[in-house]
Amino acid sequence: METVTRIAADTDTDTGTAPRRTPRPRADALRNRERIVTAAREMFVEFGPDVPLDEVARRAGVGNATLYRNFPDRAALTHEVVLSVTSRTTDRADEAAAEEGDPFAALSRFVHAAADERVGALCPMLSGGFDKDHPELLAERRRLEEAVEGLVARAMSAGRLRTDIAVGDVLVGLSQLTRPLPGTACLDIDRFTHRHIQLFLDGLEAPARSELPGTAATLEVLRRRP
Amino acid sequence: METVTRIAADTDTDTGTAPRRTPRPRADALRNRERIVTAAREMFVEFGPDVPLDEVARRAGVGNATLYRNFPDRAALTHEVVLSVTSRTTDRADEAAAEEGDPFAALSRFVHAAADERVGALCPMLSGGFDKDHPELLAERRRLEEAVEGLVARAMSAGRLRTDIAVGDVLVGLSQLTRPLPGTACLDIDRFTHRHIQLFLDGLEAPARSELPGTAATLEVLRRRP
Amino acid sequence: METVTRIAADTDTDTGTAPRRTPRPRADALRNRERIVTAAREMFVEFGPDVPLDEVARRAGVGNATLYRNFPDRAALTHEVVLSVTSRTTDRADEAAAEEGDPFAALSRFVHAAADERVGALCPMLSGGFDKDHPELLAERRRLEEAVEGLVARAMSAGRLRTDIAVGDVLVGLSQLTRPLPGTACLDIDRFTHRHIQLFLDGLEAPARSELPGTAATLEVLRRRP
Amino acid sequence: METVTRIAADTDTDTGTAPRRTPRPRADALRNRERIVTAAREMFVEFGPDVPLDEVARRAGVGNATLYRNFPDRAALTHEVVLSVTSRTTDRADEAAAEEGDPFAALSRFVHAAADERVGALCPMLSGGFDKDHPELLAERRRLEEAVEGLVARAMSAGRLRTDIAVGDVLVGLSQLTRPLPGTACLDIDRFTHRHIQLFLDGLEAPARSELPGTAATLEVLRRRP
DNA sequence: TATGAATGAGATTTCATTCAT
DNA sequence: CATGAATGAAATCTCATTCAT
Repeated sequence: METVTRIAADTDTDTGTAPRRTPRPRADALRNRERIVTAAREMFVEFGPDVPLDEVARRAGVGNATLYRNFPDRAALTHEVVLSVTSRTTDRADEAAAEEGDPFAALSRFVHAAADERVGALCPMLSGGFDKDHPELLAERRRLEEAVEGLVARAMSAGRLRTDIAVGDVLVGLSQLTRPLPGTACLDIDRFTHRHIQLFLDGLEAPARSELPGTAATLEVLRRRP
Repeated sequence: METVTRIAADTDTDTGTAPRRTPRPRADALRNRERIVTAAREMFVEFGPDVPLDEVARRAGVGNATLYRNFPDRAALTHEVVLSVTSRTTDRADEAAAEEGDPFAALSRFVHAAADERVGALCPMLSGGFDKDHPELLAERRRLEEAVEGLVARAMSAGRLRTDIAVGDVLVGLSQLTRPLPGTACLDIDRFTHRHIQLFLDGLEAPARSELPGTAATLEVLRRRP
Repeated sequence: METVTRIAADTDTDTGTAPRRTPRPRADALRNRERIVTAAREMFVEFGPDVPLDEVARRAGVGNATLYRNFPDRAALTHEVVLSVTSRTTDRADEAAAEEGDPFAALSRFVHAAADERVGALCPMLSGGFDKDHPELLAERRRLEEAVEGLVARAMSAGRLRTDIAVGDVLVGLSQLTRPLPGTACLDIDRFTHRHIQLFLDGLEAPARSELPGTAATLEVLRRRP
Repeated sequence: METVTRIAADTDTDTGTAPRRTPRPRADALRNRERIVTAAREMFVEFGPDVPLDEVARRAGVGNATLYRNFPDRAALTHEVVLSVTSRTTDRADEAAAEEGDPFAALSRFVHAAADERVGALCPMLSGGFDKDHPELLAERRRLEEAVEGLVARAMSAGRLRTDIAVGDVLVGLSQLTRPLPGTACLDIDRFTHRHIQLFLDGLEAPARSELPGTAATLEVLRRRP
């Protein structure tokens, strides 16, 4: 269920033909690709989606042409980053479902973990310049929605969540609230982010919560975050 | 209590000769200035803070140089837009305080009205490229904070708001949740915005709200929105 | 023999028609024209011939449109400045001729006075963008050349000037050596200007140094240049 | 002793892995850089220091962005041109010192050669828009001053130069007299340039004209200036 | 294949000149 | 007639993308 790195059509089935002394160089290429995506994810968060690709390449420690070899244009890189973040976020949802007993605690844990994965950074990327309906992306998004669906359904059927809440509400609210501000100002905001998504979460909680059970569970979850 | 248009340095210090009552021709100029700010506000919302200024000028119906005459650089224009939105938002807060009897309804009305004023559009502009600590801006921000402070305090002392809520929580949460996505995608999101801020608002409500009184009031408020 | 301010076609012969209560406003117009030319002369010297005309208008204390009413384009203003400087320089030559007894002293006085009139500022203006052969200008230049011709001839026939010197040598050398550097750096240079033109002048002086040893060597050098 | 092309920060500090002997591909880049500097030098001479950089790029036969890659702004290009001209002028001084026997001939040769190198083109560039005190530039200027110092000292101790002459007099006079006029007019002037610097040089020559009658008169004149 | 360099298209900003009051 | 404002054309500089080594 972990994130899998995809390399287009690189099935490595050429071992049967020529002796090819060097099967190794692929390692470097793969590593480069990873580093580019990582750098892009970080810099999209830090500087927004318009960050110069040359800068991304520089941070990744590769030449710009290497970036373009791997991702023919900005759309392709954005696509990969969105895919990557979506995938990692799904992983967090699965972890939360698997490891938290309390249904609301599971949801809370997921939400805070997703914030740490910078789901919010996806928002501005969704705005333009790449194909939001690419099949690969749709599939990954579906995976995420299903995972969150599970968390929501469980919390709801345990009577812990308002019944008028949809998965989309959680995901969109979460994304918006964790959207980083480009530039250094983001740090000030960052200190409040987890507090705000918790407030949002509180709004999702089922009423007659005079005891506020979710909040206690959530605080516990927050305490365990890295 | 309404927004006041500021013209830089209109000191009229004629050194004692003729009275020179009217630097009259400004009628057009003022109108142009207004139109530029309006166009900028709209386009910052629609396309983000990096929208080409030439496009802003085009939408305002003036030549690009007219824009630059009024606002020497992007920072100056951004400054004015932030000032304008802040001011208008404060006006909404004052209206809500004056015209709504129920304290929570007043807060709700403000929050939804602020969303309509596109407070969220301020977020990405706050990230960089202009002086966030300009005195004029600080003053206006203070005015807004005071107005919202009033709304929050009233709702809180009526026992309608959780007591651990600060003005900043409202403003930041509100801003983030209403932050527009550049590009056409924003429209899809927009349909949910008021729903999401209502959810957030619900999270701020005082517990033992088994009857959910605020929600009823809010729905009423929402119904009356234009 | 003093500089006369010229206003095109402003013969003021309209006193015979309508009663026209106000024959006065012309005074202001004339004054404005003078102030523009003065400001332009100063700023051409200080910032070079590309100084923004709006700045010239500002220094003159008039609106830019007033400048353009008097001088339809930069060429027209340049023309007037060149005319003005030429005229004033001629005045200096006439004064020197009239008031100095010693022929070489007269020439010297003229040269240094011309430097103070900023003849050098004319050089870059001569380079382009206006009609160097305008009859009005030709006439004024002729006046200057004649005046300097007189100074040179007198010094030469008194045996005080090398006989291979032409008026052009004096004027061009003088102009080049006094050409100001735009920007503040000119001040450093300025301190040396009079020294340098004096050195140049010394080169023009008739020898008692009949042997001129360096010149022979130099001619040989020049002959070998590519 | 010849001009050395400088490449910024080519420190080659490979951190110990493979030897990476050849950052080879620079052959073209270097050539481009040279061509840009050459084009800039020529066009600064021909059109003045405000010539559009796009035009410089065009003359160099490269895209404008290539120019900006090599020289981030006009100041950087100006810096390089000043450096280059200074360096080449120093080379001319060294050559003259080495190859001319007669001290005054050496100085003369240098002066005329410097004119051919267009030292005068440096003048308007020195006025603004770049750091005149950059260490690299100071060093190169020092080299030039030392070289000319040598020529002057030699001529002086051979009794061929007035003893009140400083290196600065030579360099400034030379620069001013050879300063080109932007625009086509420069050609007319150009024909006289060598003649004029020769006249200037003559002024520097030691008298056998011990009496210097004009100078006394001139000093009197200067004393009376306002 | 990976790289640094090159490129053209576009964004920002300035300025000479014209217009409306 | 004088003015401030408006304008488009041009200059500076940036960046996504392509090329050559």
